[in-house]
Amino acid sequence: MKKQRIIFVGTPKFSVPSLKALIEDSRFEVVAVITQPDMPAGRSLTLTPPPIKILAQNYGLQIFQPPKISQINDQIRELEIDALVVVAYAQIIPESTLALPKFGCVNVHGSLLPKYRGASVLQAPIINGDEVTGVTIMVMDKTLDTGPILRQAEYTITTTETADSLAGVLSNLGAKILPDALFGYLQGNIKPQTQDNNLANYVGRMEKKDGIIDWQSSATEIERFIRAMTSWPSAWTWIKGKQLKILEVDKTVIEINSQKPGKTFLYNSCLAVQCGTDSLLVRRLQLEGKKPMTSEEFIRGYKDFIGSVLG
RNA sequence: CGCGGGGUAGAGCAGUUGGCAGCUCGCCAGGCCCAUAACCUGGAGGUCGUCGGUUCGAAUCCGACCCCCGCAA
Repeated sequence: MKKQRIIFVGTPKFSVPSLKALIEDSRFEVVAVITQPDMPAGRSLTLTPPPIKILAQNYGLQIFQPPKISQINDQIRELEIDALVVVAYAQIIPESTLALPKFGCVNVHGSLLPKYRGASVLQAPIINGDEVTGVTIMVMDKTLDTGPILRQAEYTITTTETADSLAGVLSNLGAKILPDALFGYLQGNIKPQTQDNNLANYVGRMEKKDGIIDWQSSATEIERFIRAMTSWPSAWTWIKGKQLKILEVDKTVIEINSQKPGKTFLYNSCLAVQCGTDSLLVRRLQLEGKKPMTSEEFIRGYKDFIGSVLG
């Protein structure tokens, strides 16, 4: 049987399992991989290839790294592909490119559409305290994350879930259901289901400043927020002009409301912070320029920390 | 040469007009106690990141290098 010709489009670690799944599936032939150009990264700003490029190189696949994907529309057209598969490319695919493959473009989305559309779909369910999230395989259309759905898989969010752990779980879950969903679609066996736009929310791209903790929020909300911001951008606050990351707090809030929000105090010899409602016990934190450490270690070295107000 | 913080006891930190190396915790021993992660007493544990320079004398001043971290991506 003739293999389905596809081009894979993706960039970060999240897309790696999906590309691997397609490469190892004999029903498909990955004829090329499109990813972002190498970007300066790390403290020396060394030019670093995206994870997808490294994987593609290991398999000897043809690689394109255009600044804008539409710049290689001609090359894509010449490859005469059945479908383009997009997983976390970090760039909007313009209509001109979407129109090129015979059967269009299929996307692996890291949440259950239509609830969360946009960039920070891993963080949103954790922040909101959702019980379930998942992945969606969908056919792309001209607007972001609005195309008809092929398949979905659910995942129950744990009480210690972080955006990082979700990324690991969902990238594998997506890779697991992608091949069958894609093949079924290309064979005409799966009919794309239109999304209900009334249930949709758009969540924008996360920035460093989005990790700033609002101590007016309730302890419950902040605890979820901290997990959602892990490991980037991290939930953080200000202390004497320096950034202080709150890496981990006890998930059990304590019902103390006698302090000013953001104020630190000791509770059973543990570092606690007053929130808008109730208080949190801090487990691990990191001052800028320093390594992550437990709150016990931190307090030992920074004597006047207790009693100060964060934020 | 992207910007910035830092490397001092097992851990977290203090320590610059250069002059015997400190604090909190941990650890070991002993004591108190019905008992204890509490308390008391005593103790071990450091080539102050590395190399070189200045000096009678350097954790501290100068130079080079190594390593860690934040920002940025």
